[in-house]
Amino acid sequence: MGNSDSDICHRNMTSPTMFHKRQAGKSQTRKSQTSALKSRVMEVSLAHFSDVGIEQTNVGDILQDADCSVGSLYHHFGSKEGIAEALFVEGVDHFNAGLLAALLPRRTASTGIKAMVTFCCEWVTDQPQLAAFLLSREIKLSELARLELREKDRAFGQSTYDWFAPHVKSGELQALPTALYMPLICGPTLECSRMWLSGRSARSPGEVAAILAEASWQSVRQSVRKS
Amino acid sequence: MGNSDSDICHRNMTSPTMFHKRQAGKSQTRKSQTSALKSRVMEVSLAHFSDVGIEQTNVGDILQDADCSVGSLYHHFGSKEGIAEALFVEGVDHFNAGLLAALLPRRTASTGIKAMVTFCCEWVTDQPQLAAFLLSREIKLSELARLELREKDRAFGQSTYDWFAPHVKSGELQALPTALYMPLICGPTLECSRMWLSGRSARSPGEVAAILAEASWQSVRQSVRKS
DNA sequence: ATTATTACTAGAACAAAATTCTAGAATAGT
DNA sequence: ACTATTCTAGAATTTTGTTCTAGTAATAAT
Repeated sequence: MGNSDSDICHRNMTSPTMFHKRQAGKSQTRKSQTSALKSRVMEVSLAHFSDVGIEQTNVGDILQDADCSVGSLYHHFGSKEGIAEALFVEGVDHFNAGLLAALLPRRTASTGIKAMVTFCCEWVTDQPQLAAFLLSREIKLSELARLELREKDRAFGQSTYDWFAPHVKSGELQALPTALYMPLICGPTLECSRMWLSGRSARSPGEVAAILAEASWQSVRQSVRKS
Repeated sequence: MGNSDSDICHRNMTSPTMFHKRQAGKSQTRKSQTSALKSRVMEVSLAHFSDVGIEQTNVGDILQDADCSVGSLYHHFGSKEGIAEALFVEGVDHFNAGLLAALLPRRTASTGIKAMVTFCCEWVTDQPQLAAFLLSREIKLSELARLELREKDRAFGQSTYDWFAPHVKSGELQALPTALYMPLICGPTLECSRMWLSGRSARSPGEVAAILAEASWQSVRQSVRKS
């Protein structure tokens, strides 16, 4: 409809790129144009994905909103799922890095655990779109990406465990199966996030961060109670 | 390619149902045949959905595996999402009912909370496919179903809150924003479930139910500590 | 008992959307 | 300058979900 230039002439004319329609900035390097295109596609896709989901998003809309051609998109991402995959990997990286940066400098078990929860709450509240996308596991990862993520996950788990271990030894933290720390510490927050992001709860994780941090800390600290 | 029977003859011949190909059991009532078909479709769909996701599942496969015709499927479910919706609503109902049945008979805060967590763990471990499907929120619900669920959610929240209230008053449970109880109690378990279901953790929720129950209880009980 | 209505089944036809394909342009490497 | 490679473009194709028409079994109405 809007393509006013394709009305009469070249119907079956197979003549792409007459002059590079989308050149916009006159003399940027090709490299920077390309990377700009890729970010544009990812940004636009994230908006759509987190809004209506991957399936409901159609490639045509992405193409239009990112001012990208079919060829370019499939050259760079391979498929619609490919875009989702790129977003997913990037998002997980970003989140994990942030979480570690919040945790590692802390010296006591209590402040470390609480810092994790707090970071988690703020991260979700600060970038709800990305959070919604990451938390809505509708992504079918390629085998390659799956392995890549698995490895990153392992490394991340190792790093956190290295931090935990001394505190377990000193008796501040409970000794638990390794796989349980993350769920206990971040599970409640993530569940809150899901509820907030899907509109089932009005309170953002950011608003209840302090309560969640305290509660999660109670759930993993070494219990020595009066009663 | 494979359609060996459509090579030469009936090209535009429009003659469905020559004799009722799929009658199988000789004289079941139509009703029972129909309901059997519906369950077959739902069962098969669940297997596919939980395996590769809704988007990746294609209707053709469901049709084939459930030995169902296009017409029947769309008559009964309206669309692919319609199947997912039916599965989702049924699953949530089942889960909520079970959770309430586990909670309501308990007389103390501690046993109630732990019963919830334990039920949750067992439910996920017992029906991993359904759990995986429910936990992977890729379902685009119709407005109707959305309202129906919202109402059920409200009723469920009310029931649990009615149970919690006295224990909060008596000082056994912390007074928290209503929306936080479920995340704190079930969040860690659900997170564990996701990890187990997606193969990121080897230990099933069932195996760690006792630990999770205790930890979740610690996170919501009224804290009166020595130190 | 016959007819009318309804619920259901069937698969060809259709439409929409994702992806492939062919070809040309920009850039890097030699 | 020339060759290889990466990137862009959009038409053409394929795939896949859904609609449509036509038929059959069961039930209700007359």
